Amino acid sequence: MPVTIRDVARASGVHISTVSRTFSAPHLVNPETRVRVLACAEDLGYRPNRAARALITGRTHNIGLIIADIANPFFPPLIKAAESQARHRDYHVFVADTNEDAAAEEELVHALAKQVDGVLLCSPRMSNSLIEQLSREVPLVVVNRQLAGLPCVLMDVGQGARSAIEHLAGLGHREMALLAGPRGSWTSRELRRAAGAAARAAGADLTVIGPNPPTEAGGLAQAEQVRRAGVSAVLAYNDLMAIGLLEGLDALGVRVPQEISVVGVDDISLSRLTRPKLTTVATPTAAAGRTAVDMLLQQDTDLPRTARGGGSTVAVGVRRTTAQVMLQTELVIRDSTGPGPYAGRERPGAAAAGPGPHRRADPGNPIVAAGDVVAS
Amino acid sequence: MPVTIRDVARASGVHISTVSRTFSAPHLVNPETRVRVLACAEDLGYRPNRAARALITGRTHNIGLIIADIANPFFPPLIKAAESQARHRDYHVFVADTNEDAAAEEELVHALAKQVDGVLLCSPRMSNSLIEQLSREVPLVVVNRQLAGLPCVLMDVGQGARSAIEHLAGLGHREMALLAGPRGSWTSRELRRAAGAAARAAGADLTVIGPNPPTEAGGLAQAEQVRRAGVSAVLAYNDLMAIGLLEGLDALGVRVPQEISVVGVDDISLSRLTRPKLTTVATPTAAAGRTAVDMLLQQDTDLPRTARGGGSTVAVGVRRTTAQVMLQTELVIRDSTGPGPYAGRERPGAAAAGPGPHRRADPGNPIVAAGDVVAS
DNA sequence: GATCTCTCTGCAAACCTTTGCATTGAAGTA
DNA sequence: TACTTCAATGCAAAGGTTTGCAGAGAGATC
Repeated sequence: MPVTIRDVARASGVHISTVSRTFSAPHLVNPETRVRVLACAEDLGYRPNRAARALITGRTHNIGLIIADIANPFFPPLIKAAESQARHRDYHVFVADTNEDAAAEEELVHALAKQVDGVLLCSPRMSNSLIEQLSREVPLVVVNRQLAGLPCVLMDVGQGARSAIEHLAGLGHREMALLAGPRGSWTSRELRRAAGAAARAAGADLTVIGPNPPTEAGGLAQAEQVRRAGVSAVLAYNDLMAIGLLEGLDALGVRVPQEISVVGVDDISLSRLTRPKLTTVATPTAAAGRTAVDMLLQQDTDLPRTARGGGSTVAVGVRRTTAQVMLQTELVIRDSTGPGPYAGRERPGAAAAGPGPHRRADPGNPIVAAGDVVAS
Repeated sequence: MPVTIRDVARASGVHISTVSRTFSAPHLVNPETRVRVLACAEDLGYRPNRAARALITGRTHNIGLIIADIANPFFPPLIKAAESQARHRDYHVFVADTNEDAAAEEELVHALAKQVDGVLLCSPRMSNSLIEQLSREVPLVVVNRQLAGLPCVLMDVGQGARSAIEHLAGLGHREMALLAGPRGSWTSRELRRAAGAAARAAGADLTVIGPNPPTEAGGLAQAEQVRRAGVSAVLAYNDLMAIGLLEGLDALGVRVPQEISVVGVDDISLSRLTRPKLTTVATPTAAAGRTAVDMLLQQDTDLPRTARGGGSTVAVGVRRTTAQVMLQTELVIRDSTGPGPYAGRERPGAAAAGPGPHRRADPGNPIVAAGDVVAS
């Protein structure tokens, strides 16, 4: 029933190798033959069997996309962009969800390693050393985590946090809180580091609350804690938590932004839909997905995984590209931030007015922070 | 470099066929041998090459998941549930996004057909006849569309629409509008049919506005139209459109629910986060994902796609299961619906009080509407 | 002790494609 | 005409696994 290369060969009166070349090396076959073969293939509805092809070429033309939580609205735009980009380059994408579980991540990489040409690890929760170890098993590109020696796509949340803190300080806030994200999150650490430094520079205090699950429930659960902390502004690990916090504060009768200002991170689509609309640090998730796929495929074409005659050829001079790409973030000011208790008064230390919101760079136009080629 | 079955065979001193059986038919191999082989495999980090396995068995252990729009929050829970269910059964999931485009759907099914054991078509936009045609190429399970002769997973939006209309009528609304979904959507037609009938039964008028893109923008764009329609209640194709409508009405200064009541469909997570919180018809998306995968895999194990000796064996008695599963929906009443202009007055026709909100059946406990086995 | 049964293992073909090498035949050159 | 060159095609091996069949023992039965 399934039509194979042999059927096409028979129909068009040539050898199967000619049919094969018609698809994979068209310049090697006579134009007349080529059109005849293509016509027959079209007629019969022939599609090359990718499993057979993979078996001999060593490339599956599949990539794996490992996601902490598909239901977290941060990820769908990334998945969508990655899938689209991959498809343009004739790759298909396995999507797998780990439920924020480090062990599941590891198992998934193992399970996928043999049947994909590379894996995109998005916001991994496992340890750096484990990631490095796994990267020896299958080409890896990491999103939202910085690892020396591995290709990474990062969003400049540090800059985002700085902008957010400066925005809040400029509004007259001195007592701030950071609603931290999950343990093991690079973004959360980065946020904490940058926000802490920015707060210090602005003469403000920053209380860290967490770690917390990066969900609406995680934010909701800390509303009471936030109120008790006596702060007038909160920067949340992500929009989901910020929105949960908004809900929680609303339930406690705390008005936003009159009593407490709230800033999120990500700019997921619903952050425009809450009341008040959420001020947030927009992260270029779609661009990250596209870029990560590009880097993975680039890496993939670099190392010729030649299976043919594998026994004798020693893997010498295999090169790994370890470019790290940092994508710009942008503070989007909406209605969840307002004047703080020190509004109008002179701020101790730091410049008078913080810089305005950051303009995002051309979308999809990444800024390469570091790029080098290392022989391994 | 990649460790194959041959390496394991050598290490454990048995033939490769014994190693193979250790994994795919353990009962055929001596327990002692088995543990030794497993130990060696573990040691070497052996994972069977699924491409090679697929080549001979004819099963890839992959399934395709074709989604109209990953970024539409309706889908991620479905994707997540489907992926999880598939993985439990040792299947991996290709996810592909069609951007609501019928042509993309067709091309995607073709591209995937040869490298998956089956395809889940979620909320397809293409024609019934095309779906039927494609179903001869690869086992298909369709979600959110009813097709005779094909396995379908449906959500009872008809019942949902009825509940919603009765709820609105019970609140004293007589002039209602339906914000229709995209052309080609079975759900939209079904909604229209059921809502129309329910409105008639309740002595209310129903104006249909649309078709519209099933997005927030689609709802937003029709706010003016809705106001001009002079209705006091609107049922939207989905929550996203309802939320867009909420925004649009807010911008026009129309108060919800005081002036216009709004009901959505889906109960996506953000419908609890809008102000006012959205009244909506909850659809069991996760259960749908799980069920669809189960049906696909069931179908898959039914038809033995034996490749061995393919030339001579004629495909006789191939059976196709065409069970159709209908999942219950539930009206969730929140704050976007309120008393209408005829509140308190006696309603013409129909029973006095509509039934209360529907309780959802046990989650994941589908009600089989029709199940039969057809020889083809 | 011969025969039968049964469990376990090995052998080898098959799945579909790619690709290095060999072959063919025509065109170009001396 | 005899030779080289080159484009186009065919040949066959290889890739990693599964599986029908057959063979080798061991144990049971008479």
